Amino acid sequence: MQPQKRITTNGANGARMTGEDRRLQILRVAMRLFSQRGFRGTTTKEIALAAGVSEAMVFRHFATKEELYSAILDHKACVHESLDPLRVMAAAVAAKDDRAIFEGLALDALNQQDCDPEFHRLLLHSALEEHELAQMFWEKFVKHVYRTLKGYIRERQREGAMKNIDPLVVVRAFVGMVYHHSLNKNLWDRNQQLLKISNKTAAREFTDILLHGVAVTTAPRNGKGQSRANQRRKQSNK
Amino acid sequence: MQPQKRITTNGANGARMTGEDRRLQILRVAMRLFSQRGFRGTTTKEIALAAGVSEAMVFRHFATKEELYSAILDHKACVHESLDPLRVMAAAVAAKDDRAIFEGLALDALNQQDCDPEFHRLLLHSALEEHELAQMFWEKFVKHVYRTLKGYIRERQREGAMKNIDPLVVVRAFVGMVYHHSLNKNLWDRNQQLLKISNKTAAREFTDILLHGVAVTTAPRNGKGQSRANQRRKQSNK
DNA sequence: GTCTATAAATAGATAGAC
DNA sequence: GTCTATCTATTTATAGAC
Repeated sequence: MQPQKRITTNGANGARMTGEDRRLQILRVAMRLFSQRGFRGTTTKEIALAAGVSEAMVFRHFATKEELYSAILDHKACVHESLDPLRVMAAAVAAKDDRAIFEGLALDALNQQDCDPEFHRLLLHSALEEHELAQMFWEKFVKHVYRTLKGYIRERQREGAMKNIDPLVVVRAFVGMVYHHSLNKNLWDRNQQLLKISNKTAAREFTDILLHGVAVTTAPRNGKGQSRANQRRKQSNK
Repeated sequence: MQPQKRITTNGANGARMTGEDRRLQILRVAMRLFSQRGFRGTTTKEIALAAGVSEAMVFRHFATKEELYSAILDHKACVHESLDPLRVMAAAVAAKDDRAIFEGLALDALNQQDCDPEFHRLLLHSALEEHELAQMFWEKFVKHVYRTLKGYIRERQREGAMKNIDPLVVVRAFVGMVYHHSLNKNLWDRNQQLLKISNKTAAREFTDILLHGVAVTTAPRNGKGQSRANQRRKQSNK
């Protein structure tokens, strides 16, 4: 796409790069291109050009294009799996400070995606292309987050601190707000953002909506249907 | 991918299809494949094979692959733009029945995506590939929804029926819950769904969370930080 | 309208010189 | 380790027979 000239990129001191450095460099460049254009949409020639090496070099470091792709996804997935969202919030969990927990989780997730938007796109691409590693990430990371949060919410419900909604619905609602906000920033708005707020503010507001609700709780004026849901609601825990 | 044999597909009566019918058939097949594999990931050969025609026929109906892609996105975008979400809910809007409005919108959106998951994927693919028509859809459809909902929420806030949160945050939160739920069903869970609930239930629960909140409002037991946000909150309307 | 056959361009991958 | 040159398979697109 870009009329990008091939630049022979050497190490910082101008010397030839070592094999390992070169490998990492190719990996990084490929990561960027794959996240922009997807697997099929990126040619090995483009990768070589952008990395400032010949195409043959790419194939010296990675036997096939598929192997290069897998190496990237593996690498990324590992990094993301390693950070357990609730472990970081251990203090807040112990104190049952719901606000601190959800606000902290949201802020972490938003910051994470901001400093690594590539991964978000890479994951979407590979999910759409139904690459097995996307499924792996889902199994290992997403399911874990859901399970952990579900457990915590159920506990709070038993203690009478939260309404008896299906905990999974609560998790999905919250993750939905946060993730969708990231997705929008990353995928659509980009330059002309529809909603410009800091991650801190977003995390606070989303948490507030989840925990407290939009409705004025002291004297709900829009009576219509406001209470119907509670009458209809059934206990969905087992 | 599939070892799909080419089948010469004729019209219902066994006769040769007309040009227009054939064109539509190719369009539909291409739509499915593009939504599964993206633009670059789909070959004209695959399209021809799946449609049961020769590759040359595809190029008779559509001069280039790009033209075929555009025809699909155009077609789809038109359909989706045509349905104005708030027009359908006119009665509920007039009655200021917040629950009916949001629940109705959510249900519509969820059902819409269920009976046309292809479009969702197609849109994601073209957004990732930064196709101009994805941007067009965004401008015409999404922005419109945001603007309309924002206006309604602001009105309700002025009337004292809702808390003074930035209306756009409220919209994003709600759209996030609904859209993300659809995305998960479509992209990840598929078979082994993490959260199996009917669209009706989902719409009701999300609306309930948005309007009422998860926290027990009569006597909030998790006091920590629950009120901090309100003290800190500033009027964000202009 | 539909086909077979094929041209033209581009993709991934390799050989061998330096 | 890196390059140029090249090979092969695939992909888009066209020609011309039926």
